[in-house]
Amino acid sequence: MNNVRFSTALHILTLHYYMKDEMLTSDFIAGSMNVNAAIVRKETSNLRKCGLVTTKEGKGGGTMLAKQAKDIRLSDVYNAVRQTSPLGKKNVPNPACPVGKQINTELDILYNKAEEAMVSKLAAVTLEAFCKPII
Amino acid sequence: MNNVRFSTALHILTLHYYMKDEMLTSDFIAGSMNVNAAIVRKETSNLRKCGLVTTKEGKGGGTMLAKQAKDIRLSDVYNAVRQTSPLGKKNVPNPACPVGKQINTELDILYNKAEEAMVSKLAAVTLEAFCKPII
DNA sequence: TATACTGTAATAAAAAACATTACAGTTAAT
DNA sequence: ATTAACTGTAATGTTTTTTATTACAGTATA
Repeated sequence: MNNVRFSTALHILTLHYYMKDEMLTSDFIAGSMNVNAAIVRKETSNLRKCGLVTTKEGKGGGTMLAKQAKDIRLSDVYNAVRQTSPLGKKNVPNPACPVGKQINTELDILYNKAEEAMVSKLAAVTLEAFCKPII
Repeated sequence: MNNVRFSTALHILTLHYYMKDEMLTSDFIAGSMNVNAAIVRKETSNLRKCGLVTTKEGKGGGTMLAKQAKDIRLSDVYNAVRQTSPLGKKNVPNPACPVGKQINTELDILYNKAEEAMVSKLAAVTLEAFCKPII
């Protein structure tokens, strides 16, 4: 997860909060963020699949928040972009090693607990609460 | 942090717990883990700088735990290998955008809180407790 | 002084992330 | 109907990050 997706998604959503109820195009968002419009479209497309925004194709189209900012939690954003554990990847151990054989099972459990702790912290913050100090 | 370093470091420490009080060479550890010995030496070297292991150069040398397994917390391991935030990188925003200008400050605060939540979960687990189900 | 180690730099290879281009499909306005 | 302005997404290229490998200087032991 050492990428910019969480930050990108949150930036997109924050812009929407700021531009209340306006339909935003990928070009507009991309300009604000200094990235290519195709990247924005990829992420809004993903956020739509996750129920956080609605999109409209064709002329006059764009993206809007699908719910009120107070009903979007940062854990929703995290889950929308999450790909790998925040603790990183596991090794592929030597199957002849007795320790290696079992360590990944324990790592799975540990990773889940640790991630859960982080996610519940994110769940305590709504998009609205996150945006307040910005606006 | 989408790498294998946390897993690697923990694997090394677990092997040491398993091989109680024996001095382990990088070749031995590397064999158990299916990785190159130079990678193990890089990580043990780092773990030494962080006070988790002691190393000995020259013939008959190798690595040992620097403290008892009950006194090593997984948060120590995390801090030893941590490089970037578990929520990923931030964007480089367009300085002309009022939202972009402030969002990274808020992200810093958020990232710190979220990471802290994860780290305190890791702090609750000692190397000994982690290893118990393995051994 | 030979042997068996660590430490680390340099480099190469592989994987992941990011950026760009292109264009099909959709909608609205004229 | 045609044009213009959008999204969606695939294909491709580039850059960055991560991992692996090689090599060898330095150190300790016998």
